[in-house]
Amino acid sequence: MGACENRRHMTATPRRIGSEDSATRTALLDAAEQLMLEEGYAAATSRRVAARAGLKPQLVHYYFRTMDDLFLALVRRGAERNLERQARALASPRPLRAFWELSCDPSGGALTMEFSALANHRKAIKAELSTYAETFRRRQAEALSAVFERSGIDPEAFPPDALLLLVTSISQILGMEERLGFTAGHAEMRALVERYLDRLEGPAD
Amino acid sequence: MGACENRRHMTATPRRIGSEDSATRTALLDAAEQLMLEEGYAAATSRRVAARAGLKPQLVHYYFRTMDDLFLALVRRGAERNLERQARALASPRPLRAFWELSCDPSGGALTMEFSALANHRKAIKAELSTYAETFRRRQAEALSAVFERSGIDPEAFPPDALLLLVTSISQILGMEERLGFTAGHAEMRALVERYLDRLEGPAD
DNA sequence: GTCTATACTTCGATAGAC
DNA sequence: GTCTATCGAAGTATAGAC
Repeated sequence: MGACENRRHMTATPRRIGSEDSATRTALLDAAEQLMLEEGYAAATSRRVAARAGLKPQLVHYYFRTMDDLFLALVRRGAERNLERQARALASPRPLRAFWELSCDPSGGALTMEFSALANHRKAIKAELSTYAETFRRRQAEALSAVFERSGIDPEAFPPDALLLLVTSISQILGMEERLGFTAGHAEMRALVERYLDRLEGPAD
Repeated sequence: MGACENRRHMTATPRRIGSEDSATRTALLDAAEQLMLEEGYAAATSRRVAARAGLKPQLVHYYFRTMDDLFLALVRRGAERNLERQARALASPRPLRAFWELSCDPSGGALTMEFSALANHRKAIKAELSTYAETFRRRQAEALSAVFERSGIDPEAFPPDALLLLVTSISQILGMEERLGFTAGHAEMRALVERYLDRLEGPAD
């Protein structure tokens, strides 16, 4: 993934950059992720990320030239991981239920929310997030079409994209509100979703 | 970021503080709100807020002792405004539709999201947000119960709290995704909501 | 690959003059 | 009520030694 092979010939002082498979680099990404989850994206500064990883702040700039690059790498790592998890969920015997449970995973939702907030004022992040969102949704839609076909459901009656949007909306907001310590109507909502999933795919194990 | 948190009741020298109905104070709140909407909460620093309002940074600390106090004042002002807007919507002839349209208002959603992100690492904000959320939801539920009674709908069939959560979820996520420039399934979702509202309250004007 | 040292910017916050 | 002046802490980022 050599992004800038020919930098060597650009300036008088070609900055060095750490390799992508370094354990130190991974430790920095892990530390940044933890900080974002615990205290929000504003807490993921070069000094604090390094401190959390037990390293010197300058290493952040050695492995990621700028903080923006670090955030981008974090988005990509998280998205690729979740694409794999989503693929496994959608390939399971009850794809809709598995997708619902994956969407409800609190750790994923919290990070997504932080990145969405970050995207408001970092356009590189915004671009990365929305292209990934498209990929996620497209693969979901493909899987859902297959489910509809197997179940003999008419896609006209409930457009697959709308159903996916609905599931995503509910799980995201449940997560957000619970993080704020606010749970009015949550139990009823979850029960409603369960009933609907039962109707489509049969009861859970 | 915030080095000294809870000094409020410590010292013998009571710092001066500006009055709540000052035009300057309002200008600072407006500037902070603009910055949060345009560039995210991290952009609302004392210096930048003051610059946007054409004032000196020290005035921020004169009117709001700390940045936390400024954010809290901003949450309160926004929440009180929206409580009034919500009251008007819920008192209209078609309360559900009016509530849906209010929830879809893009300006409100963006600010709410910034504050939710802020709440992750400012516990005073988190507390304020969740008590306000409770108030909003309670008043919604009261209005919805009245609608159900008038329409002869059985609240057991669709718990009011869950329905409110559903409307909130959909409108929030639609807004979030649109801000990211991502709109797959949005038109279908809106059409679906419209159909449902028609069934409950009759078609729009 | 990691370190020391450092440059420069911006942050929140306060004291005290006017 | 607003100003000048200032503090110390923390931020991003770079150069160069080891």
